[in-house]
Amino acid sequence: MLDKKYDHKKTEEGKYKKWKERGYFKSNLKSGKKPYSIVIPPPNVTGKLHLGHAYDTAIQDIIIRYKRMQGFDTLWLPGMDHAAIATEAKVVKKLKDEGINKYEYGRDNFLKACWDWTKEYGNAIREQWGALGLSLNYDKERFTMDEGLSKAVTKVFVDFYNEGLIYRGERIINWDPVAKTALSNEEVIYKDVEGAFYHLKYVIDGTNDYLDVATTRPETLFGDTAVAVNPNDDRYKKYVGKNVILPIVNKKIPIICDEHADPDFGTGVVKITPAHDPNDFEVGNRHNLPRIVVMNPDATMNENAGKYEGMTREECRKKLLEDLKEKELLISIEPMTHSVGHSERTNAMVEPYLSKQWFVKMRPLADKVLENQKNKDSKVNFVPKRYEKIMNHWMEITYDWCISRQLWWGHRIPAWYKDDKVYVGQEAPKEDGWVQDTDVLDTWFSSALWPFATLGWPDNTDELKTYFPNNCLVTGYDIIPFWVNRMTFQSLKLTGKRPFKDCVIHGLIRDKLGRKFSKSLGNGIDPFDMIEKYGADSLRYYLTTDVALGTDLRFDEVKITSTWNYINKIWNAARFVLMNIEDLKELDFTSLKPEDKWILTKYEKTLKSITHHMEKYEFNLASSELYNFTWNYFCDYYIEMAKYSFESVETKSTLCMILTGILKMLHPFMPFVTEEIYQKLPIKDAESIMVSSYPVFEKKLVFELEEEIVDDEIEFIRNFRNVKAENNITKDMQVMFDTSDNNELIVKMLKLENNITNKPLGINAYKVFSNHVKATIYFEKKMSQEEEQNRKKQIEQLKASTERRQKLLSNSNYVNKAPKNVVELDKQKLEEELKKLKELEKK
RNA sequence: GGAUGCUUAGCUCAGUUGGUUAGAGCACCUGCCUUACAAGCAGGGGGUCAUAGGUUCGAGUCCUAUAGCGUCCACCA
Repeated sequence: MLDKKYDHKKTEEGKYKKWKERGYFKSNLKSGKKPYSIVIPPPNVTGKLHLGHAYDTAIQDIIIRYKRMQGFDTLWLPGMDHAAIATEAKVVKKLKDEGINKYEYGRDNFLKACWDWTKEYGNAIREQWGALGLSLNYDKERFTMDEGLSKAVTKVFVDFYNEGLIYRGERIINWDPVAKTALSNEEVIYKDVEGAFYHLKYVIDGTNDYLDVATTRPETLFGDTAVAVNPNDDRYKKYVGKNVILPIVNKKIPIICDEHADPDFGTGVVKITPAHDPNDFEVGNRHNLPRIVVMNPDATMNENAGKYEGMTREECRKKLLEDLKEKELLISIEPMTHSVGHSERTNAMVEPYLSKQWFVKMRPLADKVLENQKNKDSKVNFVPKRYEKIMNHWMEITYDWCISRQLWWGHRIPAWYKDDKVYVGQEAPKEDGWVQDTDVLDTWFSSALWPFATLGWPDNTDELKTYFPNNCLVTGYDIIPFWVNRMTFQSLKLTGKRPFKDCVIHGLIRDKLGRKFSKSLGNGIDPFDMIEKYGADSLRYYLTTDVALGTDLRFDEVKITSTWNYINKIWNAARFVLMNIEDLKELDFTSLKPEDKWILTKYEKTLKSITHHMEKYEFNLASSELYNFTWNYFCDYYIEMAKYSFESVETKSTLCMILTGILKMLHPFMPFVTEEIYQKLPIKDAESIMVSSYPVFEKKLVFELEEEIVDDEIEFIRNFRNVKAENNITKDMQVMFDTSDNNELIVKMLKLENNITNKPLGINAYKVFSNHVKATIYFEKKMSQEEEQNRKKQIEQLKASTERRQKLLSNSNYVNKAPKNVVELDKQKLEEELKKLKELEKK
């Protein structure tokens, strides 16, 4: 017997452990079942999981549980990401708090601290997965820096290097001066900043003339090696070939022509700083200009800045402007907003910086993806479809990926240097004197291999053969550039196949006001607080059913409460059903009552539709249909009806079957409570609902006629109650049925035993017409003026409606072109409306 | 500048391929402790589906334009 009230803590306790121990989470490639695989987006080992993780993984668990119940050999592969820069930052901070400096501590000690950290947070994450009820196959758990993954990473690096797809070069990269490492373009976030256009006087050598050079970054002038004007800019043609005197530095630099200078932007004169701006770098290449780096790795000015050496960028700018003003070289300051790159991790202002780094040559890899996406049998199918464009666009505009990071935590670059020689290989060179590159790889370089390297690639293992490509991948749209795109090109390049068939994209979780969660706003929600308060079932159900896939979700705790209420409703319905079917030995459907057939029909139709939605990842639609069926049909009507026929074994069987079906359809969404109730069923098909089989649509349990009949009876019941409530009637009402059959259910449900008349009564009457119920309700109540007005209003509405319908039905275009059933329905409706109208007018 | 999404009830959102009178939850109003559930039951009010055109027998749904909000990408000397 179930308790009187649903208790989420009691319900969820111990179940996960039991499932895990019984091996339900495991895949088995020898089972002979059809495989179905998902790899988890590996969370960073940096800390606690947040609501976004809960959302993302709950979706995956729904899919996996659904497929498992459908009889697939399911593999949901867990794992975590070493998250190079993010984890390194955390460990650096932790050590700092203990008074330890990373560099003094040394590489080996530091890495050990990172591994300890990983172990600690890894365990915490596993515990959180358990609290969420995720059916992950822990036997196959991987880590992006485990032996196998590391082997794969090195192999890819070496092979790409040998193929010319990876190269080392001096380029302008995005430099994070706080983390002191290079970043990829994707790791830079542009924000609008209030700045200024500083107009500086670059005096033309040997004259009193000058060029007005506008810049937002005056402090980089120490790195200027030219000023450029557009070749078609007549204003400046006469100066081309001459030199200007670089202010403060008092050095001559040439005035050159380059298309890069836009005559319509600023003054049309642009200073060229090849070591601190990607465009200027290109200009410098075209004109063979020297490259002068003016900053240190921590973004303080270096020796090339003369007396400004040692100042920060900001200090230098301030002082420099003062000096320029004093020397009358500052023409004006024009305020302007411009967007400035910030590091995704440290939020530091990114410095475009000339530096020697490793790059992946993207063009050939991206082209392969673009080509493959044209083939509908081998492309990655995005759900919702529109996200495919995001990937394609990225593939079109992407440029070379900077993969080296000046960090310690990560896959160390397998390159060794000796004098000016470079060696790249799986192992260190045998001879002495070679020094390995100290840098590590971008964390996304390893996660890009996740879907196949976790299954054994580069070895052609049975796992790889069975579970690759993965059936789907679930992630947020914000991760598409970082991860989805990179997995896709790496997979196509390395395995010749797409990484996954479907890519299911969900939105971001925001706060109630639509803002992103952030530490500074203090609006964060800990999913585990929610689990504590409402249970994992409530949280999961709410997150996965509130909005359509791909759209952002505004988190609202009130909605979890209503989910909890829903579960409590199910709990109580189950409690009641179980109380009444305890003695049921086997299902018997030999002589079903109309209401049994009615609910079975509704059930089968619901099941069919839900299965359809589940296949299309439409969890919000699946769940709302099930909600409607469970609450509005099963609880509100069928259970009420069943109260009058508990002696019938068919009714008990129907209750049992439908309760079981509801639990099974609900199980992927709310695994714990469904298991709890399932265990109490008198008849069940498995030792756990997790491994029971998903219901299958049965046409023989669809009874169209009974469905119509009982629908009509319910319609009558509602009408009756409505009349009673609207007229404020507390006394008995009389009902006269036009036909004597099929009224049993109505009589019972409305408790009409003593209120049936067989002759018209001279009091207020309300007629009900439908195909299966024709009756008149009599009630003693004078119509007030207000009610009389209502009646008139109703007549008006009906008249308008019938007129519209008559007009429609006399339109031959409509009658000929519209589907027959639509026209037929209209005809029927019209007939009913006309009858109703006649009745109303009679009064 | 390019792309993309949104605009539907007081709030948060659904709305499959165009097809009865546009739905849900929460909130609101009325009446009920009816022995599964008062975190419940019964009943009710509330929407010109952003705006303007168009296609169609028929448009919340398709097309075009406009407005507001949001997001992504690119550029920004």
